[in-house]
Amino acid sequence: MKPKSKRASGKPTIADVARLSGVGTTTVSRALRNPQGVSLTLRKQINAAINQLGYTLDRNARALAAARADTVAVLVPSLANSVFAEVVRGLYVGLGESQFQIQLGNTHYSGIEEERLLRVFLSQRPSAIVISGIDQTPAARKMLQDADCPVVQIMETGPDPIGLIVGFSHFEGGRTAARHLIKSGYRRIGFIGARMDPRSQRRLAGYRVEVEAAGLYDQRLVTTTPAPSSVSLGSQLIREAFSKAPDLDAVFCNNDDIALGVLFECARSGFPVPDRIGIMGFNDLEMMAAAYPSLTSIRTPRFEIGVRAMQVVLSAIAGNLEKHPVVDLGFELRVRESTKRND
Amino acid sequence: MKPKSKRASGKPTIADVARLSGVGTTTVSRALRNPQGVSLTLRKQINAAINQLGYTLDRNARALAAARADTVAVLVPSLANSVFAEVVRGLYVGLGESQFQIQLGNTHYSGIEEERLLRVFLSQRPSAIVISGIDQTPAARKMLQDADCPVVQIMETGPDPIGLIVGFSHFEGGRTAARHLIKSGYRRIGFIGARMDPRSQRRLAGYRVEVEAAGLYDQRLVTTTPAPSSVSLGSQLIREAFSKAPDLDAVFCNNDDIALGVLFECARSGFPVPDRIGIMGFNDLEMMAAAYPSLTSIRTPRFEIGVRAMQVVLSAIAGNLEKHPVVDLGFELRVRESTKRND
DNA sequence: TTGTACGCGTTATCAA
DNA sequence: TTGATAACGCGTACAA
Repeated sequence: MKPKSKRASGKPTIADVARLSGVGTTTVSRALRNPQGVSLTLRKQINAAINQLGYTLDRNARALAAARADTVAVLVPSLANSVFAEVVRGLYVGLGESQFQIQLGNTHYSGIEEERLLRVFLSQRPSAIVISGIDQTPAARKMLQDADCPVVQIMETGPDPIGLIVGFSHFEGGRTAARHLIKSGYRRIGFIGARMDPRSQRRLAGYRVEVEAAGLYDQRLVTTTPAPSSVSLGSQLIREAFSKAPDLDAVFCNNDDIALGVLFECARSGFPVPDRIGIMGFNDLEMMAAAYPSLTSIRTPRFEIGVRAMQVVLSAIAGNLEKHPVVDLGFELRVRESTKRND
Repeated sequence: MKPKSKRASGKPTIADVARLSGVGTTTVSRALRNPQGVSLTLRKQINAAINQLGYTLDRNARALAAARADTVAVLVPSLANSVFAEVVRGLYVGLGESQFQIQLGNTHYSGIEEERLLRVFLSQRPSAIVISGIDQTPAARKMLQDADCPVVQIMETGPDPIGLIVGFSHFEGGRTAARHLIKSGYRRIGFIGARMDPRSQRRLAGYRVEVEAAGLYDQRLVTTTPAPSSVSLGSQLIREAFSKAPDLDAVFCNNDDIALGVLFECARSGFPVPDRIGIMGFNDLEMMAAAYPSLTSIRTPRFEIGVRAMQVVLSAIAGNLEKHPVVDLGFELRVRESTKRND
């Protein structure tokens, strides 16, 4: 069969559809983007022509003409970390039936890489940008300020948002965790952390403030590493912690993977949980409730942050300006067996 | 400060750069894409002009003119599932310093959604497509065949690849698992599975073939659900399994989350592992080795699949045609405490 | 090695 | 409600 159009590319264009359906290109374009703006009769003719020709829209041409891609750029520090996987899931859910597409970028916890990705993404003229955290490099911050589209920072709250911000306070999360352990009667309360990105640092700061206030702070109780967190790393770090402070009687873990590793190691070493040692994590991944003994954690609104951030994005794209640029979604202490002493 | 260019958009274009640096637009374009093709002198002038103007490339215009976006479309069934998170990580690593960008799509294990996303992605004229599994709908398969770019299926091997394929045999994985449990002396060997996507089905089929060959098959030993897998679901399913077959003495779990849930439930119920019941999972996530007791699993080359798939993609884009369209990366049995009987 | 002229497929403007 | 026409910013012959 011969090509129906004379175009070089072979693919039918909006002009072919217009010709076949006997209307102008503008009308076809309109029928595609805003069907209500075109009479039912023409719409039918146009749709018939589209089907007959097998026409598909070229989004690159659209983006060029509209000076804007139907894209929301999303920058997260990790995809392997299930915390961010859930944020991303929330973002997709928040998208709903909207026409926008998510352009995902993984910064690998690197400010430099974030900057590079931002440059690439910006060159696509996205309709909005969602970026994780509040610790962008000065250059990245400037790019975001100059970007002529809405910018939403997520995962944290902070005093100086670039545009909008949806998250919660990691500092307060750390305080709440420490307070819980103190109230539960533990006295030698350690902190174990891997990765130690800015958010982990703030959780540690919260822990420290609270433990110091109780007169219980001891630097030997804190064990951290910049290495990426994992379950086996948790096992390793608790051993380290015990060697520095043999009388350790509770640990607040940076995140749930670490906490799980601690739990396994305690089981292996015959350290009863929660009586010999209390364990709690951070984020409250699904497994925490299923573990034996079940693990105390701080539930963070990861999914909700995604959903809400995307709602805020869509609203901003639509031109609505939010009254409250900072949305604090909070967190929740989930007390379970691993910190319930029986004494 | 007044705009340096007369363009409507305000943003400087390649023409502005050309004017300021006293060269033609072609030369600027060339300096951007293939610096070696331009003399050092001009390159310096051009770079100076770019910096002075704050010029940034418009990728939409580039994609339109080139009739192709520098994009690799990637379709996975889930991002929350850490198996696919690792595949995606591998894809990024395989990308290396290349100019291409990954456009990620989440099909949520739905063929319909896969079809929809494919249509959207195709309208962006990607340079290549990476898609999970071999069970596309007929319509999706046709779109892939008609796409004028390389197509790589991942995660499985199969007899009838659309283009190239990088994966391993889930059927053989299931057989290997069952064989290991039989050899380890277990006799009432169950299968526990959640989600039961096509790959899980094939693992189950492999298990069944092997267990039947040993004369040990019993339909009451198989417990599955279409629900998404999770640790707590593992705990729930093993209870179900025991109620159907109280003499169950080993389980091959569909995946590692389920296996972990089984482990916790056995600990809670006081069922010694591996003596009363053997447990093994599938995929060999990092936590399996750290668990107590450590958990036997089948290590699948998730990360490697990603890396290799992207290598194959880049090679195909460069015009090299592979000799072997099917790349089988295999898998590996990892025997640990949870299936080492002490009798 | 460098430059000119044109085309890519769509949308925005403005008039009808 | 509809349509003609001019951008949109870059790549690619082809020529120099």
